[in-house]
Amino acid sequence: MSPKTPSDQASATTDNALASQTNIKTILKQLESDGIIGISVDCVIFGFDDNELKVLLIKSDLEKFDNKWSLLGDLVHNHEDLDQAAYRILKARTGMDDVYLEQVKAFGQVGRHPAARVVTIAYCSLINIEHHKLKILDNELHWHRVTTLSEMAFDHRMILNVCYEWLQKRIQEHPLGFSLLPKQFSLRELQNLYEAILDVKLDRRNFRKKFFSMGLLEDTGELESDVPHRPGKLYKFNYDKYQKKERKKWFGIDF
Amino acid sequence: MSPKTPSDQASATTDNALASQTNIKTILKQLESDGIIGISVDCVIFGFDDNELKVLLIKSDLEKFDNKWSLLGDLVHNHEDLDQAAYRILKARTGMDDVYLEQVKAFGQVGRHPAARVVTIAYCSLINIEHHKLKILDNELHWHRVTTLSEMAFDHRMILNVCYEWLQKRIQEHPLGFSLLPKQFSLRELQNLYEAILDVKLDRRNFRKKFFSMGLLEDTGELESDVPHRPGKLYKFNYDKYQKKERKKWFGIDF
DNA sequence: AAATATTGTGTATTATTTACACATTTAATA
DNA sequence: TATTAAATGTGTAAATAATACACAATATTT
Repeated sequence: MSPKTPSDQASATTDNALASQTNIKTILKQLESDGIIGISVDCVIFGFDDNELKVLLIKSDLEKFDNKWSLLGDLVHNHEDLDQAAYRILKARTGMDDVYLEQVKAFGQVGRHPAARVVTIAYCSLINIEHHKLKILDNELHWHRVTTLSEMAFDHRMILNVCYEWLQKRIQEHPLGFSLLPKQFSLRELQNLYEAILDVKLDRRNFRKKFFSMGLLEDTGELESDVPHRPGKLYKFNYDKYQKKERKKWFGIDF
Repeated sequence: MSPKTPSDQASATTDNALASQTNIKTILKQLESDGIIGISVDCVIFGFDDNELKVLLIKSDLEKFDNKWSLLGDLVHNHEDLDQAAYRILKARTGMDDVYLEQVKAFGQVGRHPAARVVTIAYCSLINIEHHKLKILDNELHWHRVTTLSEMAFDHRMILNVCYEWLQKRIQEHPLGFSLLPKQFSLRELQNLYEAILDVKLDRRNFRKKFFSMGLLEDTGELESDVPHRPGKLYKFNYDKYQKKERKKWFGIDF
């Protein structure tokens, strides 16, 4: 939001390299004269376990980063879309492909990668930890608490923060939270999820009232088991009904 | 949100090209074997005039696009951040550098550029047309109505749509709309702006009540001039007060 | 001086959000 | 089998926010 005045401002009347008129020669010339920029995708994979939001990380083996924790990323292949690259990375690391995945932001600070100029596109992914007990443990792949995280490699700490804030906002206006839960869940589990992600305490009755009033929870008729107290009803989220619901583009101005 | 299963899934146990452990050699090898991907920035520059939302476009001179309209873009230089590239393009094309600018999304479909693989990062910019009567008119730079737009070059129509929807949402929760207005504005102008962007009719009294209740409009003591009727008071937006206002991360779940 | 066009203002109604307490149900325990 | 423990399931009153709606005041033009 704060304006910058780059010193290398191109002449508006003579610059013929603008992308709208870019041809392959121009692109190659530019890349030769100006250096190559790599493109990667980094996946911020969130899970929910033990009433805490977790993120999936590996150990970086760049010397420079001295075994710091790192997001799961890879260079984008020439023949694949960005989304495809993100799904590929997820599949490679977790074995899962039926996951929630959404682009969050591109990060392109000049010095963000020590070895080369690499612009990375951050994707947020939500997976149900119960459904995926990690079997591939390359590079010490592990779940980490989001709130108590030590230093990370690259600018991954910042990327994670941005994605976490994105998630806090997103989960309030889209039903992505259900991707973190089993297909059937109790309202307590759902509330725990929201409380953990948003870091707030919510009133139980009002929370229930709110969700029921949206009319998207379906009573499965089943009950929790293995709880040392009265079991709650299990619900599932009705995606069909959600899809059909008309989206309002007017929420009310407020800032 | 819909899962994909790319056919070129990497082996999780053997793929050593993951970005967390990428070194320059790996990157270059990848680029050599897999081809080069260019990175550009495209600016979606919105303006507000004649009670309509406008967007700044140029004529593409790629033959393939047969003089179709195009966003303002350029390749990202090796030594500049993505934001800097966006500011550079803006400055080059409009001469302005005190503008609102924000990244919206990366677009990386494989076939989106006819000449080469180019991933583009779309930025949204809002400028006050009154303050910038266009003087540089290269490639037929002109303002266009957002609502009645013919076909565009590349995937720019889609990018524009995404940015327009982003704007509709964003303007309701952040005070960026003021960037489209003169420093001093009447409430009628402000309401016209919201009505045009959101494509809704709003109740005048409720609109005023809402904005006054936010406590961010400052009465300048001045009145409109050159209106053929009773002039309205002129206000300015108090950014300082807005900045100091504490942001609530809890808006209320609703979807 | 009259006509025109838009500003500026308040209230009643409805909808939404919030605060709050107790009986019920199951599992565990005595 | 009776008791305890722990969480579920439920409703209402109060406060806040959103909506619908009409008329007098002011500057300009004729």
